[in-house]
Amino acid sequence: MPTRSQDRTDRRVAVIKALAHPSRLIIAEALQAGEQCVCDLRELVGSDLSTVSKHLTVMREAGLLEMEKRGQNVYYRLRCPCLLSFFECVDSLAPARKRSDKK
Amino acid sequence: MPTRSQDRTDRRVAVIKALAHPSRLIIAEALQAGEQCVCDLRELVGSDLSTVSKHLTVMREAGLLEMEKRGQNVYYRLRCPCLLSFFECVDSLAPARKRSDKK
DNA sequence: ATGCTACTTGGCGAAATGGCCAAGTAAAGA
DNA sequence: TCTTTACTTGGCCATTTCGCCAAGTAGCAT
Repeated sequence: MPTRSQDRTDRRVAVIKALAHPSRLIIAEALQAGEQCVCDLRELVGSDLSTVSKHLTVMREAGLLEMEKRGQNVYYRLRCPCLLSFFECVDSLAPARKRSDKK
Repeated sequence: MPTRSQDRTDRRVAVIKALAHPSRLIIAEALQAGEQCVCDLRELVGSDLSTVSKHLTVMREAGLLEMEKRGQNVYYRLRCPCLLSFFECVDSLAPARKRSDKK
């Protein structure tokens, strides 16, 4: 059975992994200034739209981002305004993902 | 040619990746309390000594750790006492790795 | 309805990562 | 000297991650 501290470590690792990619880090940095739609982020990172969408899913499932659909656009924003006080943030994110078990 | 901000992003990603693994995160957390030798860390994470050694190499090359050999032991410690103010730290690590190009 | 725009999801090959074992190195001890 | 302890490094295989293309969904416009 997983211990309490393993849970905490796994949660931290999920968040850190969600930042551990150049495109995803650039997205996170961009979103510090405020929400953006996927097509703007696509232009920013320069990858295929499907690739960007998958990066955003990873970040959202880690608890880093939340999304909102308005009109035909989907806007993403940081759930955590911290990044600078990173680990405090990681611990505060607690439960944010649900969609299936992902593991 | 890589831009200045690409360099910064790559450096940040290297540090974040170096923390984006359960064993490495556990090591980083343990080292916040002070330096430890490889065999102690091996016992802590429970993997093969060679595996732990490789994890430590990744962390050291990212600039997170420094090592010192004393007697038959090799001691590792955090170069960055922050982790809590994570990104400030990332930017302050600047040049720490050299050994070949690693990419 | 049809079409367009803005996505998400599935699939698949390519590349990176992680783990162990085995072999090599270096220092301390007998 | 030879042995032991404490690593590091190389190699290889299994798993994960990444990126594209292709196909599917949803809302707006005509």
